[in-house]
Amino acid sequence: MSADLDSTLASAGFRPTRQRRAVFESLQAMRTHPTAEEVFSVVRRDLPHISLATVYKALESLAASGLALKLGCAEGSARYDARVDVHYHTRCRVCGHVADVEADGRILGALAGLPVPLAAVEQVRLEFHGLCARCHALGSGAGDRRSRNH
Amino acid sequence: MSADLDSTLASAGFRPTRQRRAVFESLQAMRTHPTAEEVFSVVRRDLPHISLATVYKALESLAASGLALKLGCAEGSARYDARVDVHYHTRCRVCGHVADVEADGRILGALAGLPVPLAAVEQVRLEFHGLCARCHALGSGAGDRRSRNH
DNA sequence: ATCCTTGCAAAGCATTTGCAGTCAC
DNA sequence: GTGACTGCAAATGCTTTGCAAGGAT
Repeated sequence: MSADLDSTLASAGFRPTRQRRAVFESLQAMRTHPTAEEVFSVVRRDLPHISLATVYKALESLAASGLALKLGCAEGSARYDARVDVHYHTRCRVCGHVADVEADGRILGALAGLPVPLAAVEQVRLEFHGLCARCHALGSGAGDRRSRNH
Repeated sequence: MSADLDSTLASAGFRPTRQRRAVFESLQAMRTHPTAEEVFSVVRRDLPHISLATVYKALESLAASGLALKLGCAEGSARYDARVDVHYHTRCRVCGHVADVEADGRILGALAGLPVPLAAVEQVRLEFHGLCARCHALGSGAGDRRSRNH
């Protein structure tokens, strides 16, 4: 796997440094759509001297080269995703938790048929916002305010 | 319209102050999905003494009450939209321009049928990322880098 | 009179940048 | 050896906050 990882990085035009490898590897291992800070704290376990700026740079280049997805910011910081196949996301308004939604034929068909005012569509981003099961259960019933946990 | 505007603001639980009215009015008049800064500079023509913080607060409360949409940030700052009926957006990777996409039956049907891991869906956000016609024409052919102009 | 809002300035974050030293090729 | 990459610290840019003064009910 490490060898593959290096060649993946290399063919994307990067020098496979320890830092980039660790960032990429950690991101792939995390299914939580982590923020840069979260990736940082995981990578740090292997490379205690890595700097947050390096993590930002690495994530940015991974996203730019298509090896990762940068999920636009909301509630503060951007989140990253190493799953680059077609899929969508849910986002809980209260806790910020992001989960995956699988694409299906109907959606793909409907999206493909929609006339959009762009000369070239490079990515379709579909997000469902609302309350995750946990926050829905906790916030009994109606109006609830934001928290920052989980 | 002003009377309507005031009662709309009032029924959303706000005191209809000159500032809020101006922000709401300006946002409704703009079809450009402006940033807070852009709203600020327009509102300023009527209320030269309004502060940027007030504009932020007004936009935030409009978004919270459902009178406006806050389009998550990308390329820097958040953008706001006074159109709150169901519709979607395109975003140009190069110039950042945002345009509207109308919803149609197929999309609505496909979205409604998708099983999402949320207890309550409050909003569906669909964004097409790519190149607008202008940037596609300018950036002749392939790779192009970001700029910040319109 | 009371409580919401404003405006200002200062603070807070997430993210980026400049640069000298380091590493991969 | 050369150019890319790292780490640090400082800078940047958007947004929020604290607070005294002003305005709406």
